[in-house]
Amino acid sequence: MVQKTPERSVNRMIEQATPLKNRLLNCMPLELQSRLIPKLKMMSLEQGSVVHEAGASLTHVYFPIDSIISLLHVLENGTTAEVSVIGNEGMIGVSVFMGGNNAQNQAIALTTGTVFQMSAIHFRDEFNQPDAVFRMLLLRYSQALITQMAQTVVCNRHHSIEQQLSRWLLMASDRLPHNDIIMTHELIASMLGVRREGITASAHKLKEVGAIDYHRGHIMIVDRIKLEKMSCECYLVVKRETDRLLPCHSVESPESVDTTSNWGSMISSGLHAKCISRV
Amino acid sequence: MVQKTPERSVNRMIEQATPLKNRLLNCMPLELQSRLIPKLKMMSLEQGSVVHEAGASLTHVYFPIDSIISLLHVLENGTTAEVSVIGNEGMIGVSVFMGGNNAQNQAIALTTGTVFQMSAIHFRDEFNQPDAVFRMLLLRYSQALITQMAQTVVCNRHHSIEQQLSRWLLMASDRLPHNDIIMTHELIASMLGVRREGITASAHKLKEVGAIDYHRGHIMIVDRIKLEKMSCECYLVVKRETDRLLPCHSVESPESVDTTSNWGSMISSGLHAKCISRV
DNA sequence: TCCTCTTTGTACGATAACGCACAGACGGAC
DNA sequence: GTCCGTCTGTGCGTTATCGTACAAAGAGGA
Repeated sequence: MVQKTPERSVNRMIEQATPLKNRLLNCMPLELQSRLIPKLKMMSLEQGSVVHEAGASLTHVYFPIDSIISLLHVLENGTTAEVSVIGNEGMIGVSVFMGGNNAQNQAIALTTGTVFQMSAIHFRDEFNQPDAVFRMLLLRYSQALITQMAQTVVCNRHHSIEQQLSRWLLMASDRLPHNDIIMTHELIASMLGVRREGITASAHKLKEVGAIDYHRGHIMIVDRIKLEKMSCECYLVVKRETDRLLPCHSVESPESVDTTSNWGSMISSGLHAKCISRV
Repeated sequence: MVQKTPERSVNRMIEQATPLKNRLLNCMPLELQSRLIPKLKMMSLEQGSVVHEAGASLTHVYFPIDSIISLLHVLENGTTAEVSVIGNEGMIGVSVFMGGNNAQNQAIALTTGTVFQMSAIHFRDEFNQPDAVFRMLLLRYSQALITQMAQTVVCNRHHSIEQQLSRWLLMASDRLPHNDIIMTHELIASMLGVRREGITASAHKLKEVGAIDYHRGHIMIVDRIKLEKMSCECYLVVKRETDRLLPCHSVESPESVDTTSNWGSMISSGLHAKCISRV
């Protein structure tokens, strides 16, 4: 399910990777970061691998680096819908500190990529420190997560598949270090909780107007502005609120203050290629 | 907008009302409760009154007693959808401690009823106490709130208006001290984000099968079991998780351990009628 | 008692999405 | 180069919900 990189090389990679290639971790003061680094293990995830099952008791939390992880709800009849999509701006496993400790939904990797893994015990230790920096930041992230879920509620209610697909592609793109969304229509359909044919039809239209291009499991954004226009307001609402709550300016990308910036590009530029060897 | 009861009588009422008629407050250790009581002000809300606007900076939090408050999202085009429904099991204003401090959605009272109001400053003081009891409980509640929102995402995607109406009525009933949901089809429609006619049609069917009865702005549940069968799984999923996260056994209603129990009945029985005079 | 406003009932065409079925096209394995 | 499994394209009847319009039935005030 979840594959591990040999530990020795991992630790060297993590040290080199400072500042940490996860926005949440990168927000933290440097001394906190250096306290966290020994507790982080870099791992690679295959597309489709299950990070945790629904109802599972969580033993670890995960900070995506260049992978996208989806919180997926599976109904009794087997149909699915994505509750939240999480990339380098966040983490998997908020219930570790929210309480209950049991995930309500399945977490599944949508792309092959890397994450930082941290044990729930270490994480809780840090969360309960009297120095509230870590806690405060995690709570702000939780608020961003809530915002995303709330917006998904209304988006599911009121917006067309075409709008939702546009939104979803923009969100995916923001979390990837390159402009190649390696996903089939089928996969996206199961995330949005619609038929594959619905995605095919909408994607076709987005291609016709020149917003995207795609080709057998690969989707590229060719005109981001156009795609944002095809999308509903939901994309920008969530993005703006997340930027407001986590205004972290990473060392190598001062332009991240710009709220219209692409988080993905923050990663693809700069140190990334040097520090993290893809597994 | 929000009406106040004269302060002197309020404080006397609150003292008599211990244990506090809000599940969240009632979960707390007694010494914590007595520390909180001086900071609580009881207020009445009219149906339709706005507790806070979308985007507002929150100056207070609210713990519903016998009223239902809805977090409502209003889209740019004016259409609406409910993100979450909150009653005596919870509170309004989690963003006061989550961070950001700005509510993303409008909070609106769906019923005329009473709430405890507490200033955001006092609330944050308590939340940041080194003794983490208050904080832990609030985080567990936030997790329950997240669960509700996540379930609403999938419910909006996959379930019929009839199922959603059933779920919604059950949730409303759980939060009311009596079996009289004083709401028009129009109001419920704006919460579910559907047409009024859709609610009328579904309500008609629920009435025909004998699950509910209704009459010009009043809805009564006549066969709860039947209504649960007409509902989707979403109702019980959220209820079970909330019960798991907030397993608070109030003094006067030991039967609240039963997960199928009606939270509303916890309130209607016992001290309630004596302690709280409706305004 | 009557009047008026609110609430609910009903109808009907339009539309978006569904379920199903199958064809065509690509691309990696051999 | 060929084969085969995967992915995308497309058609078609069905269904749920929408938008709009208007009628009927309370409920409360004059």
